[in-house]
Amino acid sequence: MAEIDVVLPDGSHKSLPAGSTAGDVAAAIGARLAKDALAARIDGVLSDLAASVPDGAHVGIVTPASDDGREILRHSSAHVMAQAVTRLWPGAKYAIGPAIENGFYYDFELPGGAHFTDEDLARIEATMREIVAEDQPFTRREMSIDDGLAVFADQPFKIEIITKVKEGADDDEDLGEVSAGPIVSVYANSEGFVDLCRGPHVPSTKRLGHFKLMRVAGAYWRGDEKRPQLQRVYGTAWESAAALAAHLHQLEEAEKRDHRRLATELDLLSFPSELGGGLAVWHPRGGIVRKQMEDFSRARHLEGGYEFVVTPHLANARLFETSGHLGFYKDGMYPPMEMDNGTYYMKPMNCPMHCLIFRSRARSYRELPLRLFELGTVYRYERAGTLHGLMRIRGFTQDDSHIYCTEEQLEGEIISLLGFVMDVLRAFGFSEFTANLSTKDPEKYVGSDEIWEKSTDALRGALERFGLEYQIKKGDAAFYGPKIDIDVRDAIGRTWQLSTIQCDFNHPERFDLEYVGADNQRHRPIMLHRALFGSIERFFGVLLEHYAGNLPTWLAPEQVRVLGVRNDHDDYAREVAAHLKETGVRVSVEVANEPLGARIRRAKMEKIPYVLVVGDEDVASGTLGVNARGSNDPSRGVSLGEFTTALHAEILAHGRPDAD
RNA sequence: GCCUGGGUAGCUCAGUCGGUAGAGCAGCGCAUUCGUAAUGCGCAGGUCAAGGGUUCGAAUCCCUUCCCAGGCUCCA
Repeated sequence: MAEIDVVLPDGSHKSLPAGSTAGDVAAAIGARLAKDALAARIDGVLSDLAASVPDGAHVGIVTPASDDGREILRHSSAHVMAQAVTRLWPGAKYAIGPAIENGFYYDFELPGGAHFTDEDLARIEATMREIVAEDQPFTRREMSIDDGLAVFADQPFKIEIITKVKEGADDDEDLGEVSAGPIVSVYANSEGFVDLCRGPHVPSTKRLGHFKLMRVAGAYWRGDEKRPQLQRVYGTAWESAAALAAHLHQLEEAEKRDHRRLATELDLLSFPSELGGGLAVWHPRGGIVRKQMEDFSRARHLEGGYEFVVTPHLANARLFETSGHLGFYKDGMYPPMEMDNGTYYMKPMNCPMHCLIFRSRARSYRELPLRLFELGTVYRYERAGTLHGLMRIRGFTQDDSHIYCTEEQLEGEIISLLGFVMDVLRAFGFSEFTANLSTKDPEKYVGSDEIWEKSTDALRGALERFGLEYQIKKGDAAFYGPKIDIDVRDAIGRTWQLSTIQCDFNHPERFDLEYVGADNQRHRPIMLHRALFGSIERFFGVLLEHYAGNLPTWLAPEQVRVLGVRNDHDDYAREVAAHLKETGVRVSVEVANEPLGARIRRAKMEKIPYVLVVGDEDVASGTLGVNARGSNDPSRGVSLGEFTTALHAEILAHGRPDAD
């Protein structure tokens, strides 16, 4: 009998009878693996266990607790969900249902334009569990495109995908749904349900089960808001009950550090509905944190050679016609105010005004790079459905700078900017950065190819010199130039896009900006836009979530609270507080009208970095009981001088690489 | 803007079949004086998001608007 030889991931070889499947390979390796196996990688390609293995193939068995395994579980769960929905709503049309991070979704169109409600989730989930219990095998079939069209005759979304494949107009997304080449593949997991799919899938529905449906949502067919809106159901799926529970637990933890919740609990800011959507008021405790952030930002910009400017919140429409904002972003701007001398708009950007400052007089090459900086408050009419706490807001303040430089200065300026950006972000407790380099959108851009290439090279060179990991986002640049965006990783592993460095060839042109060079000729400067925080509001929100509200001492609204054990210690408590306050510490006293435990608890819930408890012994010897945030082990008998010195050292140390 | 779900005291929430408003925490007052995460008692707190409609009667049913959440789309 003919034998084939397969290579396993560890480099060892196995001989099997010709015609063996990936499942047979798993069985040949071990009974336990065969039981665990979901799918296989054959020569790098994910395949069903039922797929036959060619001679000499490299074969890896995919088990549930792996990235490949989870992806397959999730994708198969999506099929089961579609099957459940078609059982519950006969005639439902199903569109696409991929695996996504942590789970899966599927888009549907229900008969009669019906919509899912939250209650439907439980019904769908129950039906999914029935399908899982039925132990239905997933079986793959390949067929011609025309046969595929016949199979899905009553499924218009599938027909559209197959037709596009037939016409050769398919894209990656379509390929994910079908298969490459002149055939389409379908998976049936029962007589009653067949879906267009490239696969692979788990061998049987009984291999699924650690899933939970999360929510229903509307989603446009093919992501196009001009096309029909479908009903999307999201679910999460995992390899084990424990992994599912861990995921759900993490969601709860993330909810606890939601900046909107913390902002209310810690009395930092609020969004009064009377103001209108997307507009916040900062309360004293939020305001003092913001002031710390702004002071720090200003100090660093001053050191960094920036010049401070101030510009108004609104401007005549002519300015935004010149800048092009009215042409490109009118819908995103607050509507016009008609005045007796013209039409005015709230500013959505600071750049046009900074350009006016540049243009206010003749500029020499000796002044370049000219770095204009402003904490500039802008207003953008974000669409109602897109608002999200501080993360997406209609009135916000950018730590905005525009740098005017020569072409020769560009690279050096970007390199120093990257260092500046990360240095400032580190001071706020972020240490993991990744970057995206967005390149020219060939459909939409201004400026010569040469300058695009040059500036893209300058951005790339700076990233590489920093050893900063980056991804290219092809075609993602603004129309006026390429950009670098910097993402940070937070304490629970989420990434947030914060800083941006953008080249701009458009504004200098539109505002006819010039400088006189050493050659006594007029030249056009290049303009860089950059923001470190992005917006102060958003950055503040990210900080709150990163620290779960436990802001580092230098930022904390209240740094120290002093508690006397009894009323007769209150005077000493006030003395301690007065001493700290004199040295610039934000401190308060809560007098002993309530039990100590209750006052400690309140201070802890307010996430105050240091709670000082003073009693008889402390009054007698000038000491403190120091209860630090996050510790359950207070130190007694610390001298006031010792505490003050350590506190100041901590406050001053932030942002220094050697601090800790 | 679109889809789904919401809006009740400062906060978190209950409120059944349509019969006129409830708790805990926070606040205020009094008592309590306590060594490291909740002392007791009392008081006050509401145009039930806003406006309109149905009804003898609306927090509850219907309509409109505003605001919020989760998605989609968008994000200079």
